[in-house]
Amino acid sequence: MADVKLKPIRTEPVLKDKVYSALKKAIMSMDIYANEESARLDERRLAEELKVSRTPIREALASLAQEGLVEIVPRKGAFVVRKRKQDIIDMIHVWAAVESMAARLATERASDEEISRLRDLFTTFDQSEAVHANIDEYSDTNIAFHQAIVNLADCELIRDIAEGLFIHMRAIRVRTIRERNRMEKSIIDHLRIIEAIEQRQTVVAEQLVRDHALKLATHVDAYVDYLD
Amino acid sequence: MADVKLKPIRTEPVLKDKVYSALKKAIMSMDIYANEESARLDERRLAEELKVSRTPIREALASLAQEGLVEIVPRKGAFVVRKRKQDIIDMIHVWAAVESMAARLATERASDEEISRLRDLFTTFDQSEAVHANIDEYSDTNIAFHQAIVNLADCELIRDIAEGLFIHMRAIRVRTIRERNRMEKSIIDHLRIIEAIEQRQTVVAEQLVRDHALKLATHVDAYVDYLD
DNA sequence: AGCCGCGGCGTGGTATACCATATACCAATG
DNA sequence: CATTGGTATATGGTATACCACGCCGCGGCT
Repeated sequence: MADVKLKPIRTEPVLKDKVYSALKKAIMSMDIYANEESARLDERRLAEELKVSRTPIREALASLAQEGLVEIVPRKGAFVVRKRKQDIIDMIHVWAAVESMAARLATERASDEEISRLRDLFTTFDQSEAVHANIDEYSDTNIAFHQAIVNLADCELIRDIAEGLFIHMRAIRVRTIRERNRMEKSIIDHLRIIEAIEQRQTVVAEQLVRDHALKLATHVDAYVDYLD
Repeated sequence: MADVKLKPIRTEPVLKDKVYSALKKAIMSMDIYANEESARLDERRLAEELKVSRTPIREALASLAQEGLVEIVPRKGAFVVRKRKQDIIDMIHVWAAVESMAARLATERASDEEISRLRDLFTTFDQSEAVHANIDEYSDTNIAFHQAIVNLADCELIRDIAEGLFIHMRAIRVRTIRERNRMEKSIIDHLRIIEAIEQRQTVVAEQLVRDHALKLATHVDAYVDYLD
């Protein structure tokens, strides 16, 4: 018989996973820190809206709880988590640790071509005089930059951890970028980081990335009061 | 009424959580890497042994899957995860990042008294001539040392991440400590780390811890073949 | 008028029934 | 005897029924 090459059928019929993705996407798209109260996730309502039973809903919620995105209070329900200031600072410290390791690995593993894409993110801003005009656009670029570094590490676990922190990091970044000239300082830091990675300066890149993140921690500690 | 400070009663009647703890404890107590095959967790068998229904079992399994301790293959079952060599190396890199951040925070936050307990762990070994006699005992001390550093950071998130990595890290540490004089080298590194933390040398401590962990990564990469 | 208690209702927790599929065994056929 | 296909059964996936606990409101009592 001739080799009828087929790749294994990729049906992923598991409702639990689809519910998990749907809920995660929904949570990410909402601005967690906009309202005072954290939203409650009603199992029966979700079940009806997603047209599945409560069972896969509850399994998905259990996963999201383990991931730290929601908190399940027995007999009360599942609530999307709103981190406190100290939690955010802890997260930034972990982010600093992980992203700086990513930078180290990037200098050792990434190709020149991959690294060059880092700089591409910023060329639009370097040459444009309208930097100050669109702070929202820069906020997106800022976030994309940090994600890009994480991806350069070619390390699945680092990517996963970073993604878990990402939702809350993004919320805090979009808020803090407008404060105390942080945008200008951020750009300078980023360009230095890019240079270090381009030149494969492992220790320097690692240190710059860590210190850049720790600045955010210090800033939040000192000036952020809109949490709690 | 006087302020009778009570912490909220922590009855934890939720079967899901108890099952989660029971399974996690069971998995930690088994030597994951001893057998060739990874054990399968039969839902109905677990349900019968724990005297609960399958529902809380499945919710606990979903959490353990999210945590990376088990893998759920649709229509096949839940299996305890056996990391591949590359996964282990990735984990060591994350461990290096997180533990070195813990060391940094320890130099900034921990009290002298807390730090002194680090050294206590090793005094028995320093003064004893029987170091070489009991490598198993040192393996325990070695692991306790790294956990102690993580705890010194006073950062819940770091503790959680470290605990997640811990099961696999422990398995690899007990194996590699016997190889190529790693025990002696390990003791030297540890003593230097303790000194740096004692003297609040933030950058030095951070760097020593990171490099110590990365040595393990290099060692595993080069000499460990009993995975895969 | 306010406080306390009781009861109903809504929601999460648990158990179970039912369905779909993967696997193993057996039989039939070459 | 080997290979193959069918069928039985075991096991995971999903739905649903039932239970227990909180919450809230109403009504009576002080």
